[in-house]
Amino acid sequence: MGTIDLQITRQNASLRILVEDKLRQAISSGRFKPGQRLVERELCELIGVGRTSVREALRQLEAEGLITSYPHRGPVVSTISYEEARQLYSVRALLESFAGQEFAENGSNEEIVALLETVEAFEAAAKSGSGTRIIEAKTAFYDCLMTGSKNVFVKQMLTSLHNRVTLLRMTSMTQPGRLQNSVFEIREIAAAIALRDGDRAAALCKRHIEIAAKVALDYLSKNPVETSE
Amino acid sequence: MGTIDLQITRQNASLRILVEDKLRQAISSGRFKPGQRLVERELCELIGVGRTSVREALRQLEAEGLITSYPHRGPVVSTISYEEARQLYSVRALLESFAGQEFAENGSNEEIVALLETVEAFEAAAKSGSGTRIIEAKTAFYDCLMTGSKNVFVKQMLTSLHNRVTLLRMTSMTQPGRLQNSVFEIREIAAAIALRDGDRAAALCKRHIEIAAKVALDYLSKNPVETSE
DNA sequence: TTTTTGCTGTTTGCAGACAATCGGGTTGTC
DNA sequence: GACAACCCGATTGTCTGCAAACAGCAAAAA
Repeated sequence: MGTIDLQITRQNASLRILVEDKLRQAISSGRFKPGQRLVERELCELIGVGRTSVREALRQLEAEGLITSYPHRGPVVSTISYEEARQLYSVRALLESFAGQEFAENGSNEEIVALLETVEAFEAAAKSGSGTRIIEAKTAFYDCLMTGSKNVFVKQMLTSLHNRVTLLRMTSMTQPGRLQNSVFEIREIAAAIALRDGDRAAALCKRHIEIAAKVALDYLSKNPVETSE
Repeated sequence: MGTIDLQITRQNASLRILVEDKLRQAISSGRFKPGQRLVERELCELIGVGRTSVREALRQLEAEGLITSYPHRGPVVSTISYEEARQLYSVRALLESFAGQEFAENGSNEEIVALLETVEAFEAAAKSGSGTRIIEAKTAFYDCLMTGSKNVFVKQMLTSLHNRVTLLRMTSMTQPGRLQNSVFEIREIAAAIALRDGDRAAALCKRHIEIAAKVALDYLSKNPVETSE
């Protein structure tokens, strides 16, 4: 009897949240390209909600850095320069290595088991070759990693950074051979965590991101991000 | 005395931003205590703006973590538990030591000069004993430190963390003798940066925050944060 | 050609309205 | 008196119309 209301509480996600997710998804998927203007009225009829919900959702995305608002010209999807990308990967390396270390030193055994499972799922997804499955699996891995770090602030910040990486419209994994290396690196990270070797886990995380950064930045310097107009 | 028209014509800051700042300030200053409910209508007539502006400002503050919204009950000034405070100081140590290291290794000479000036201002403020001057000077120091780190993401994140620290309603500097030590530590940090000794700067920053964390957490475990009702 | 002027699309902000929902008090029953 | 069901006021969530301000642009004027 008491379990039925779960479905009901599910639906109490306010409209604003739904709009947020829709927009986030639209940006991540590339439907909205960096630089593109987001006209309020268009979004309203596109999503089918009133201005209030749209505007509040936009404020949220702006706070996350996914969009940038110019006074009296409205929001545009954020662009990210080469230099900013470099800085982004730099902090990401710092925070993820911290998360890895904390996980190794403070994570519960259950969390380690869960982490290993996400690694296996990631390997399977990589073999399958399905892009969406790979992204899902990688997201699950990071989610697990951040949760195990037992630091809500780190989790928040890393989530925000991950979202912004998608603005680059290129995961380092689209590079040939990169995916295989990525699988290997992640397996190593999980192994170090399972062995409770915090320093090694941190070093591996750092290295993992640094490699991804190098690939992404190299690509970026050759193929500038395609912006809308 | 022809300055009057400046105030009116210069509304380049949108109303929403002004409301944000007002609320942020009200929370930081303790006018709104953690746990206190923020009723929309009250805020509207208190600040003298419409609901639109208030609501959008609230969304922004929510994204920053300064307030927490419960569905159909509205926003509440965030409370921060002992465990969260510990996590907060933990990330702060990580990010600030990173900032210190980057500053030492990549900061310009002009920025170093500016940093040293903020240190002197801080010392002067400490001697004066004026609470507001001390806070201002410390803010200026951190602002300089973050800018010199040449990483907008770090700056953003640290600013957010600093804002949230004020929710604890207690700067570690209210403890006897702590202010003097703080002055000394900051002088050491700046000195290390001026000498371009990145590792030492990082270590000193880390230590500085860890001490502040210890003081704050000890205080917190004895005097729980006073919340409104 | 250059500057001024005015138009248009858009954001920004306000006010009012309505439904949904929550919390608390009241009522009714046992 | 205790307890459940119920109702009501307060508040949020959402929509819509309206007015003002502004940016960009094109046409008009110098």
